[in-house]
Amino acid sequence: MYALIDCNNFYASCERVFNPSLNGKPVVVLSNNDGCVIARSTEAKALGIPMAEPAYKLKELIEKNQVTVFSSNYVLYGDMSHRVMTTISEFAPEMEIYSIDEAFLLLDGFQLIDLKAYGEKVVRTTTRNTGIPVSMGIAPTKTLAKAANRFAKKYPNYKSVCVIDTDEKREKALKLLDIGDVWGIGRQYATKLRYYSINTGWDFTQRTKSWVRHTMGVVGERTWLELRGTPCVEMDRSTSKKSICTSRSFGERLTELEPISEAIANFAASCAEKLRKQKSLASILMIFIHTNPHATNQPQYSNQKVIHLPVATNDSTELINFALQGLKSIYKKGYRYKKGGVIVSEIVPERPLQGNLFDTKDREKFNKVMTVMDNLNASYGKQKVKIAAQGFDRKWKLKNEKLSPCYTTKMEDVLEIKV
DNA sequence: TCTGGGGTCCTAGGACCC
DNA sequence: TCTGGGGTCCTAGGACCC
Repeated sequence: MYALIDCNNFYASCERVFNPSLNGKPVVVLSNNDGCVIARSTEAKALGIPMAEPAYKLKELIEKNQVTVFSSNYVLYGDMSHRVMTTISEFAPEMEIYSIDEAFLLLDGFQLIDLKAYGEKVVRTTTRNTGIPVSMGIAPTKTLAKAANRFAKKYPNYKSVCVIDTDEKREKALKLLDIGDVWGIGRQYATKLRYYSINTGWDFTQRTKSWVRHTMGVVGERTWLELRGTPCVEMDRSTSKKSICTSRSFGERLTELEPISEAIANFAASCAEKLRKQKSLASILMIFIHTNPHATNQPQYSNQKVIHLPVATNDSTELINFALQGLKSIYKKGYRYKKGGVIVSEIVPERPLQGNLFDTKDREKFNKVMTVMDNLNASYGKQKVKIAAQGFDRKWKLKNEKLSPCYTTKMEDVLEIKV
């Protein structure tokens, strides 16, 4: 059996842990740059505030109903997530962290255990230890566990835990599960399936395997099998990412090469840090910039540059260098740039290092510099030491006017974000 | 004025190899 | 009439997830 544990309204719940006066009141959290709504408390949902709605469209509704609004505070959410995951990991031999607020547990050897009682204990303990309310779905496949989790959240009678462990329960659940709410079926497929009168998870399972394969490929076939109780999506045991991206909308539109360079240098440095953290190297770097696609009355430009690195690396100076070269090759004057980013891929473990015969760089030496820099920043706060190209102007920095304090981490982190 | 950021996997088609 | 067969790699795009 698999369990899926999911934090309820995660970001909104994190904010409330440190603002208990907001319990029972509508709270929303905005995306970076205070752009869209990305989390809503139950009360905010009840007001009809939709997910992913641009904040400026909601101004009236927010004022009228005294909704408390927060900028997203990923330092806080990341730390709270870590607390939740640590608590959950005590309850099963194997855990897969699926997202910042979700984890799968593999319940091998639980044949004799009362799963409902077990689930309730996990939920109770996690909420007590962290202050974050969670829900749990338990079923023979991940896709069914996802469905069970939905029901655990939706119907208070389940007391936050729903178990699908018989065919009768499976049938009953799938008949109530909207096709668009099935894990793995997004908007495109939902529309297509509805056209064929498939409106629930159950309808979908009644089609033939070959029809599903033909209409939706192997991915759809896996979903079909999973809904019928045959597990095909295994626990993901990989420890390192296959690609790493740092990208941002700029706080204000940028037109000149210089501030954009500064931003790109910071994105590259961030990718390098993430690589070092997971002890790996990247062989490919991609940089991109584009104007605001929503501003249809303005000239549009979007471009990217892929750079094959001579030797796989996680060195900030090297990645910044290549990223800035790439930027120069695609930057064009006369546009108002809105967003840029750096993506590294073709990621390999740090050791053993595959060298290049013609490599002239003293990698050992640069490695030591990076280690010292990481250590200093770990002790004294983020970005205390950085590469000069990252600059100090920060014209590109995001807007986040409603940021909460980083209650659980160092003050430096707060300062870093407020600069 | 104003619309996020970070991932994964699969497929089709083209270029190229023998 | 009639023009092989088998493979790899790369890229772009599309679908999905949170």
